[in-house]
Amino acid sequence: MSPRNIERDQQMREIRKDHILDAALQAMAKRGIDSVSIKDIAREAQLSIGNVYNYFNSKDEILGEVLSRGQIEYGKMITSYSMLDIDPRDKLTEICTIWLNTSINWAFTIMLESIRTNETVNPEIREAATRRFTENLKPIAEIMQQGQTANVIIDGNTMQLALYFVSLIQGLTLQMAPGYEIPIRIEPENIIRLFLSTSEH
Amino acid sequence: MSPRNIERDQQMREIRKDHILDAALQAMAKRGIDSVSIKDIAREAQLSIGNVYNYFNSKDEILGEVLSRGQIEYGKMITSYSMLDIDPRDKLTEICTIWLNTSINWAFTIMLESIRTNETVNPEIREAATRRFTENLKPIAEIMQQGQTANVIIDGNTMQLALYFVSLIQGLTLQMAPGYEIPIRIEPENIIRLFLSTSEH
Amino acid sequence: MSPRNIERDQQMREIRKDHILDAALQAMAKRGIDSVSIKDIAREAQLSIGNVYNYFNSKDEILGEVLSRGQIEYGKMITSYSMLDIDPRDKLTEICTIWLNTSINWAFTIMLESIRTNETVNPEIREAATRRFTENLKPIAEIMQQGQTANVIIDGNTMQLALYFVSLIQGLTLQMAPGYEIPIRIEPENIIRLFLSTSEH
Amino acid sequence: MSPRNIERDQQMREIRKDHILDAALQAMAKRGIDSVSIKDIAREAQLSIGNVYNYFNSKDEILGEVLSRGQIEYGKMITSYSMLDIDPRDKLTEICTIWLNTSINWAFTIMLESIRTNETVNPEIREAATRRFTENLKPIAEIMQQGQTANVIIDGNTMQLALYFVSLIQGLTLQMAPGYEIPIRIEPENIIRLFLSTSEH
DNA sequence: CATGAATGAGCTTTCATTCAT
DNA sequence: AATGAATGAAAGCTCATTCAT
Repeated sequence: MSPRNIERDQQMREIRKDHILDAALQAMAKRGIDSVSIKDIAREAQLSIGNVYNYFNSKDEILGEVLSRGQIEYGKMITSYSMLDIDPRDKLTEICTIWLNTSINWAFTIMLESIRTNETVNPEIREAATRRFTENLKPIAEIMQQGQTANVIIDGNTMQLALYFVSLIQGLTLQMAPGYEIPIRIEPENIIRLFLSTSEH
Repeated sequence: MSPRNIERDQQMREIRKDHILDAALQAMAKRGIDSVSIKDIAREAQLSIGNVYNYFNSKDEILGEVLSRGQIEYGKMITSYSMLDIDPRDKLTEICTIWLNTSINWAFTIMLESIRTNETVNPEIREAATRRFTENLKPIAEIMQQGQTANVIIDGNTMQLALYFVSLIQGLTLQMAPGYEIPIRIEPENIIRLFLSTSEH
Repeated sequence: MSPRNIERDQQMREIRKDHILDAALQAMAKRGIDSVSIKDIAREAQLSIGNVYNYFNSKDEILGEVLSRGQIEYGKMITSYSMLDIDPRDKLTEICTIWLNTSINWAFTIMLESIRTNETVNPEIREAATRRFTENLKPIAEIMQQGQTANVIIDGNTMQLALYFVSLIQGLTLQMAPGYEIPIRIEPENIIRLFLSTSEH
Repeated sequence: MSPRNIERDQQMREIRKDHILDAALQAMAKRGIDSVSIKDIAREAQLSIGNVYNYFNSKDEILGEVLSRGQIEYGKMITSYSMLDIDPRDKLTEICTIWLNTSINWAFTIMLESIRTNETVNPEIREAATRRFTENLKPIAEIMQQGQTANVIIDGNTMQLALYFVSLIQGLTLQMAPGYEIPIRIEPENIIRLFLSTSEH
């Protein structure tokens, strides 16, 4: 009855929502983005199907939020790297390594595309996903800028370079999705090398 | 015995199969690979659903053949480029330009991943898709090799470079899928520049 | 144009119809009565689907005629036995042996029931099947009568005995359908023994 | 945690499963085993089609369970009779009467054959059906043995006699399926008489 | 007569979502 | 808040039948 309890209830609600989103991501990784069902998610979260709907309005909303969370987290990660006081080349290498090593990331790449091209998904969700993607290019562009200033990164439009960098990594995560066995090593240092300027080669 | 021209019937059959595969690709581009239904494909091909099954045994078979056709066509294209007697840098630029300008190519990228990670798809189809992908890296690697010999392409394992090149392009095609509007120009010359060696920068 | 040709055409037609009915029976034995399709029958007969419809109006008609032919043939067989001048007990033994040894007969038993209980089948076809079944009891009843006169067959209503005799054999053919392996011998002599009168035991 | 009474829910679930199986049997009796559809079963059970799938995984599973239930029930019935301390002849008469009077039993006979010969049905289900059939011959054989000991039943291999007895009854149930009108009385006493030994005729 | 492409109704099955409890 | 039974729409697929050639 006290404000305290209401506040705590809200917190509990958020914790449970997060729990469901975690479960959804796990379920997607297991079953595949498009084959995952609400039942899968509920089972993974150890909740009843009906109860999941107490926290989210639809399956699409869940998928949208899973993606959103992933994008926001990724945004925070690269933003913090962009602000570090270390060699910009090391920043890129780190980002690249982290992204490629997190086995679930291919799922985000697919999810992004899946949500975007699925006409049945709420347009707002789709638009938001695209907007965040573009927004997340900026910290990378900022790192590129830092590298250009330090004369270690190839010149050119930094947003364009950021787009190439991100696209390259996303393309590679697709190759790393389960099932594939591309018999070629993927080495972050070599990837970064593509973006290094003349004097550094 | 037969009032029909058997040979002509066979030809017609092949033409119609191709027609259905074209329609399937169009439908996928419109609805998204995982949401596309046999109904969508039939509608696009202006055939009844049942009749589609006169030409293919299953939806998966159709998807597999669409992908296969695309991969084979792409393989021929890059192989012919690899054998031309022109500057390797121009070869890459041309390949990049063609691939990015063909608006439907993002669909192949998704299809490849979709087929690969979908456990319900016939393992043979999945394996074949992966094998052709790997096979198609070789002509690109060959071009990289030519460039290295001519001292215009960055050094390093050529298959690895080919994988990065293809992943980058595939990643970019994803950004070009309908719905998105990334406000950033994509310029093949700048993409190729990433793979040029020191002395060329 | 001559009557001769018309007559011969009619004969040819009958021969082809018979050929299709043979094929249908074979196909049923292979695929099962309810799973058999017109395509199966056409393939077995080495005809096109459309051409099958030049000889019969529907699949049900084919099934009905296959059953009819089988019943008529069986009727002829038992009628001729009923008229032979040999020990009635041997007649029954022979009939029993022949019926159980013809591997396809279980199919007729099923077909009879299938046609009878299938409401979508033309009522006339269903009625005819039942009528022929009843009609075919009479020669068996006649043999029972002969046996009773000769004091070798159990007394009682001969049509009832015939029904029991036929039901027993039909029941046994079901046990002999493919897939089963009932590890019990079936011996015609022992079956007939059930119908022998006191003094013969 | 739950506002539901879990134990009661489980009971309700079992009751509803039984209800569906009852409905399936009724529907089969009406439409024929091979023509019966999930739609028919759902209508008979007054449930939606989708809801039927909340209780069973497939149509085959339903058919398998209907048969299984019937066979188990029948097995219990004859086993209890086999253990009674009454005249073995009366046991057979009773079993025969009960079986022939239960109007639905012809459906089991067909179902057994149908499941057995249908290659698309799960082999385990088919094997189990055959096994239970064979198992259910044993109590009958036991009764035959009792009769032989008491000198009232014809001599011979008891399992073989049991098979003949059951086949005869099964054959007769087929004649009693709806639609037929065989104008011949079926009298259990007369059926049993076939199995009585010399001295009893 | 001969063909098999074409159709459309029907099948089994799945699943997001709702709702009585 | 919590449950899972219930629904209904839609999926993939099959097949008897028709029909243009």
